[in-house]
Amino acid sequence: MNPNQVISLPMIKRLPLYFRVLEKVEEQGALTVSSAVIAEELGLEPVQVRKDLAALGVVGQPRIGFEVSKLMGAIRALLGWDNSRDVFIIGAGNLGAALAGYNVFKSHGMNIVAAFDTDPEKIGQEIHGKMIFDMERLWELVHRMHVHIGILTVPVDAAQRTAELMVNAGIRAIWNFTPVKLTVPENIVVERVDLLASLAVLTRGLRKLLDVPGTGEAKIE
Amino acid sequence: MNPNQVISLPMIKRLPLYFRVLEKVEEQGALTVSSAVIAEELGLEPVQVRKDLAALGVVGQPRIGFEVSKLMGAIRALLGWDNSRDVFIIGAGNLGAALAGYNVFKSHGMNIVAAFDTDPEKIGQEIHGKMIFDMERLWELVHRMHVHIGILTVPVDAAQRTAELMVNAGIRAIWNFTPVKLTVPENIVVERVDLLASLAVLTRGLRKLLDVPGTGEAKIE
DNA sequence: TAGATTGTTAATCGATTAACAATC
DNA sequence: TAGATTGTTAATCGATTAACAATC
Repeated sequence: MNPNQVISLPMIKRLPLYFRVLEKVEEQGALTVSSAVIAEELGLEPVQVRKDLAALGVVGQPRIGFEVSKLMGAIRALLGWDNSRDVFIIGAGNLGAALAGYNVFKSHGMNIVAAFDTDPEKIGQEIHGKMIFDMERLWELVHRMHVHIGILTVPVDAAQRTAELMVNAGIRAIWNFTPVKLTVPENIVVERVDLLASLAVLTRGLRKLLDVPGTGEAKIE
Repeated sequence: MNPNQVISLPMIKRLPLYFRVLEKVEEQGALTVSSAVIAEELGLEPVQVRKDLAALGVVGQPRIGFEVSKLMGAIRALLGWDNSRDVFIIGAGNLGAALAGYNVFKSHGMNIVAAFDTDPEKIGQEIHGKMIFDMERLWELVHRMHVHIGILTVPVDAAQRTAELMVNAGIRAIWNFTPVKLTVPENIVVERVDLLASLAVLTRGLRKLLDVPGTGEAKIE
């Protein structure tokens, strides 16, 4: 990996997309791939792909391209997909249960091992084979199992309060699925999945489409 | 609304955050709010907030600030939260079921009215009070109910194929929860919730935190 | 060698931020 | 009036894209 190259956030977000393309290319039996092919597949510019791959530390060969396996290995390493991390789900409601059963995460470095809730009805039950524990036991289990990541899927009103419990229990990274901007200490990482922002973009796109038909302004993902 | 001002995508994504702050401010009984207060709450620069609010078409008063109700009305109008749209869920699995039961959407312009699936076991059942129909009936019900938006929550392998079915059925906007970059005609809007990208950002942040402790590089959301 | 593709430097573009004038 | 806050123009910043040299 080239340590001089800065790895930007937009780039980090593109890496999973590259990886998917590489899987596809690999399935088709190719050993190498050019930046043009990856770019085409994702609607990006080949230069951007080359820059990103350079930042990954993978060098290509003129006239040949990049080694698929090298690229996949580099992405896996950078995103930590090569060594799985144990994760807790905090809030065993609909969304929490859905994420507990979402097998895509497993192959992407995230191993959901248990869930927590305050509802006595839920405590002791299982969701998708994962035990639901009492929130009271979060500190104990965070320490016993050395878990650093928590997925926050509690109702809006409980979000900030629960985040604080997580921090106190020793959780260092919160994947926040609530529509709340959490206030946390400086040394805690929070990444929010902003469904309302995404919905806003969708609605905006649709409105443009319906208001001004035929202008072709629609975003092709 | 100021039609000369361009409304950028980053701005669209900030609007739901502003709205949340405004709700909070309103609860506290304030009739006006300054850009500084909103910015502080969200960790933004006051200038940016003022620019965004200007683009919304709301004018403030020096020394006083902006009228909370006006701001909320303008955001609601711009994001289409004032008139609810009927929406279908395509794929009644875990995630689909979770989203069907997620009541936050209802107050944000999105009214989930039914789900579709191909699994005979599921067809005819209900999830959170929403009927699950046979995918075969999608065309019929899209037309009968004038639905434009579909939430795609099928398994990865079925994603592209199902998206095509949706387009053929008359769906114009796809909220894509699968990790697949869909290929769709030009006049179809696709907005993807990229969980793997978000996960990548989280993992990256955590790794920085654990590798270089005490540098305080953690992102404060 | 010729030509395709990489890799890098410079230009562009868009969004954010700084500076400051306008206003109540 | 003085001072706080808005609104706007210019500067900065970062990411993307263009141009082109390097390389196999």
